[in-house]
Amino acid sequence: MTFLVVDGNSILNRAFYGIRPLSTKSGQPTNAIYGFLTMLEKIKSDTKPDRAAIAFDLKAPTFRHKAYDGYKANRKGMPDDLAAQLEPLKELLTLLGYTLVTCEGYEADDILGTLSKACEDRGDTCYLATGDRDSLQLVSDSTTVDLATNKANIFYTPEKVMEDYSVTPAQLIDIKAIQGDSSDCIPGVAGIGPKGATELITKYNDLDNIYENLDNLDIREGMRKKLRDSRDNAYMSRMLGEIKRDIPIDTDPDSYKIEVKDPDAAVRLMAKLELFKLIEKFDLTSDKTEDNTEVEREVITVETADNISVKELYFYPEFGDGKLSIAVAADKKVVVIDDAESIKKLLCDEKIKKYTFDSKPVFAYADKNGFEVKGLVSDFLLAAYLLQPSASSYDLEKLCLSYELVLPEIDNFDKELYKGVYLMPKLGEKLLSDVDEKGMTGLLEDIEIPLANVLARMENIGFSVDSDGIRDFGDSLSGQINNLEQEIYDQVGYEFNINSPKQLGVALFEKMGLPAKKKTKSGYSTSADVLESLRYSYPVVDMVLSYRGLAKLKSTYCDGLLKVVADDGRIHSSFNQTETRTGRISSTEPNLQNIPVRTELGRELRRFFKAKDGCVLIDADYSQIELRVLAHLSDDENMIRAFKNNDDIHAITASQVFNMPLDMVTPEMRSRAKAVNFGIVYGIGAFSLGKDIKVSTREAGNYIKSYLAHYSGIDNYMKNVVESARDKGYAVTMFGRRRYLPELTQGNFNTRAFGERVARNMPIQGTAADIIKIAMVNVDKRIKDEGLESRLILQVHDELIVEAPVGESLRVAMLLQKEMEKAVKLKVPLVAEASVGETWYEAKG
DNA sequence: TGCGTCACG
DNA sequence: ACGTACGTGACGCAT
Repeated sequence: MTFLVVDGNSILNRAFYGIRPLSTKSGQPTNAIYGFLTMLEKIKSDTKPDRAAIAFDLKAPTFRHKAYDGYKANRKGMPDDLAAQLEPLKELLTLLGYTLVTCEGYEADDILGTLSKACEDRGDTCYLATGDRDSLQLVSDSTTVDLATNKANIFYTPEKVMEDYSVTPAQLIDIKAIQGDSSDCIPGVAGIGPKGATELITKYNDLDNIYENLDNLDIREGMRKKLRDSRDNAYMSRMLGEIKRDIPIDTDPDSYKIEVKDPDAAVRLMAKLELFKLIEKFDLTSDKTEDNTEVEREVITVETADNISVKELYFYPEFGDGKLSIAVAADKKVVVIDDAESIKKLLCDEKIKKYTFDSKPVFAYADKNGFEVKGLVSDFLLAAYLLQPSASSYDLEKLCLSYELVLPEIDNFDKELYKGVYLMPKLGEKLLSDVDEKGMTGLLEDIEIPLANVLARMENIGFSVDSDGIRDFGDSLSGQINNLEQEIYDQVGYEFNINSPKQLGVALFEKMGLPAKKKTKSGYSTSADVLESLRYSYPVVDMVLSYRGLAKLKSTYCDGLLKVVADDGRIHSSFNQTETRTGRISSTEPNLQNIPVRTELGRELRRFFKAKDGCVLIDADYSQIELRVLAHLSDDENMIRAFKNNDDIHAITASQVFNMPLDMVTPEMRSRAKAVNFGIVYGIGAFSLGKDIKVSTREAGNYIKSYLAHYSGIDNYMKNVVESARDKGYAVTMFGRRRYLPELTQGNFNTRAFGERVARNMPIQGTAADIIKIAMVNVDKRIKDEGLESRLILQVHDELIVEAPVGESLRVAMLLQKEMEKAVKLKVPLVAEASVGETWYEAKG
């Protein structure tokens, strides 16, 4: 029989420090639980035990403390975030069928010792899983220690112990008795460390032998004196360090069978802890959940919706081949409707209040089919996003589980659909009341849901491009790339893949012997800032940088964009509304929010983004929206005054930071001040600012100091905003959008510092995102209300692009600018500038 | 799949 | 004493 004993506290500790912080939406930390169970699964699959025990410490003190009060006095209590995970973990382990073992007055170590001893006596195989090397003393022919380290699990057999420590497992006790262990307050022999202790024991076997023959040992006199002086301490240390193997616990193997008694309860608890990956890993599929709801279970399919008369409709949309079918829970029945006319009728009926999960494709469907959705009052996907903007995905079934809604078991042909729609009313009620309680109803109803409609229409209409132009441009790039490639090979002396950072690193820093400045995990860094510093001294570096720039344009933009041009000659990007933690939207397949603009060659690409025949593009962007938001949020009088005067904010900042009159500010100073303004918005550090503008950290620090002294409102704000985020647990925008920041209470310095920067940045970036969303909704509404044919086609964070018939262009340019500027009223004016052109290149300022 | 790199605001 | 600015997405390489 194979018996597994897990040192619960030790593995939990490893898990806690080894897994990045995770928490549920209510703030319950879960990273250690997740890590523990993942490690446990690994250990189980490695050792295949028939029986298992999980040992936990009870609170100190232990018997051994009485012998020596200092024992383990150095050990700090658990961090709160770890302590909070202990009880849920124990509960979960019990539900998963594990037997937990504790013993009053003893530690987990001693439980490992006693159970492994019992195995040895019975002739069973025993595995001890722990992260603590102290347990290696228990290793024997039948007992293997599975040591969890930061990297891998190491299996310690007697041979492996000998290999690593040159002694037998039992001798490890004597080594520790001599060397001591400061973390456990085991004194050992004063003045002898690990090296000396190991030497003594390998030579003289054990402590008794050493002391019995102390005067005759072949050692230096200093060593003999140290041993003699610390004799009592040495023996006491051995007692402290020796794990007990006969403590009063149940050693009957039949008490340690692994039997999952209540898988449903385990699933419910994992769901409550939002550990969905574990549910899959443990293969406890939710199919077994019981049906304890009172609603009639019936699925019918109807051809028309004539027989449905409801005031409220919860529907789940499904798309296939451009066709929409909707599943609705109504009148205690689930009805699947796939008839286009019925769907249209339901979606257009304003009197039917509709609730759905992911409205954007529904709006898109309506737009494609020439009708408008009316009476759509909520979207639970968007509600879930507002509640948990940092989640990686939003899955209807998982959301139900996390709200502890039980999925009914059915033997229906379309289980998943049925389950989801069945629970939608209940889930919706919980989500919406959560949103309301957190003050985000306005955000949901007035911004996000109307925006979903706008985004759907933007996706449908797309952006017209000149494919031939892109192809030609790409071909000309190819020519230049090939030339550079050959020249680089000539310089280096052999052919290699320049696109491989690894091979490039070898070529530059080994073959050519250039000075390497930075290293990455996998070799030399070849990033632009490293190469930039070498480009003027080494022609080959200059070529590599040019090559990189051209290759990027070719692969990502020319080839990448051509791949996604649709049959209508337009590019239909997807605008994701639930992706970013700050409230921005993102753009994928392709990403139209990162089309080059900063270099002239890259900017050329924008010439191929054009208005269709008879139309022009109108591009309007906000001027300094983030700094204006900062001025508003911080109420800083100097910055507010600057914006009210419509001053050049970077120049004003320069005159403040460098303490000189405005007309003495040089372009160099203005550019540095601009970097400081950016830095402030990002949560600033002197080191990075200095690196950015190529001044010393000290000098950068002085700029920041001077900045905050002159903008004292911002100084105050930055301090308060972090404190407030720490108190509340989240950062928040002007419109109540939240981002939860468990990082702020983390012990790890870097993690916490990151949380603080985010706490400073999110309200700014997020409020700016809120504002442009409002502008988009208003622009779209006015275009519609005024019967214009112009269409919003793209948003790039602080920029909106409209495709407008030539005849509408002036009117829409005005409309666009005005709606952007009056989207919200701040303590400073919001300024947007619009310009018109045939192509994006021309229309952009 | 993760990493390094680089495009944008 | 720590490591070093916020938010994204796509590509190519190496594992």
